[in-house]
Amino acid sequence: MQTTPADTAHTAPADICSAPPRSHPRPDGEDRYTISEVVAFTGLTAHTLRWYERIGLMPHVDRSHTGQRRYSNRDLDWLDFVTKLRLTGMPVADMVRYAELVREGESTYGERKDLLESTRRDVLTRIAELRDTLAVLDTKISFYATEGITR
Amino acid sequence: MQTTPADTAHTAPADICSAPPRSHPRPDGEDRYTISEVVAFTGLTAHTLRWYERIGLMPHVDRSHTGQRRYSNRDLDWLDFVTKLRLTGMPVADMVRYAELVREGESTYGERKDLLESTRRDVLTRIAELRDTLAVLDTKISFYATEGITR
DNA sequence: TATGACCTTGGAGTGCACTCCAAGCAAGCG
DNA sequence: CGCTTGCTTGGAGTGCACTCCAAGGTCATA
Repeated sequence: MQTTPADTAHTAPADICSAPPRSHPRPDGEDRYTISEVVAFTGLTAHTLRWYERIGLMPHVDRSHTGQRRYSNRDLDWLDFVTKLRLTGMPVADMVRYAELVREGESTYGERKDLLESTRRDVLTRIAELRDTLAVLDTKISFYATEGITR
Repeated sequence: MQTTPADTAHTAPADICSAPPRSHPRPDGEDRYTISEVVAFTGLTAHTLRWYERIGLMPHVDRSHTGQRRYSNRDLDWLDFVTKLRLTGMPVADMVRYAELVREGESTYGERKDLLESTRRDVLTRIAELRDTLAVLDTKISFYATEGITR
């Protein structure tokens, strides 16, 4: 689960690395959120959260003494990141691969970097495609605007 | 199959509107492409081309006397546009709706414009999201880069 | 004219990413 | 204690966008 003892005032978990400037709903120590709280925070459904866990996309969510899920601030950060990756169009299988690398520890830094750089290139390509499409849309919209007026 | 400059003058068709500056494989008059030619031009599969037609996403593809499809330059333009819409993430159902509006004629200019403007907003949103993700990726990549070196 | 590559159809199958279900246990409140 | 709402599970179902299949007809070339 945890790859580094690095209990460094929490703010720099090597698992998650370079934590986002996101503020958490509750401070560390009281971060034992139920699944429905996480649903409210992330916008994901409970189904999806359980499914993410089942397919290995979550780094081992803690449980209450009766077996109910208790999510941490770190889990929330991870879900934020996963959500970002999701909207790049990255397949879930690739995100699972990344999660595996995280579980394997620091020795996979290189491979993780490669994966992220490849994703970065994809994002750049996608942005370029979207820009291109935007130009086409603008042309057509202005056509409809002028024709709609002149007729 | 060379991309001949082609006399793009070819009367701006109201169906397609604001023709793209694309050059066609063959000039108008000789534009009766088989499905496999269109596969080569567009990168779509023959299956997908037939499926597009079945669901009403194509504006009536011409047929040879024996019933085989013969695509025109105009069909190619339409497919180009559809492909652009596709990569904005627009659902096929919405593209079919647009195709229906085109079939209904000039009276639907307003609605077509609305649809395209809504798509335009979606594209802008998506670009913003991707930029956001890019920032996260860059932070992580540079983390891996420096940590990968210093350890 | 024969051969083989290409084209036709309706309908069934695939892969992805969820999404839902049933049956049962858990938690908080009056 | 009973009630309601919430959480658990494995497995089945859904919706989208293709993707493929079988069985047969067509076309170009030798």
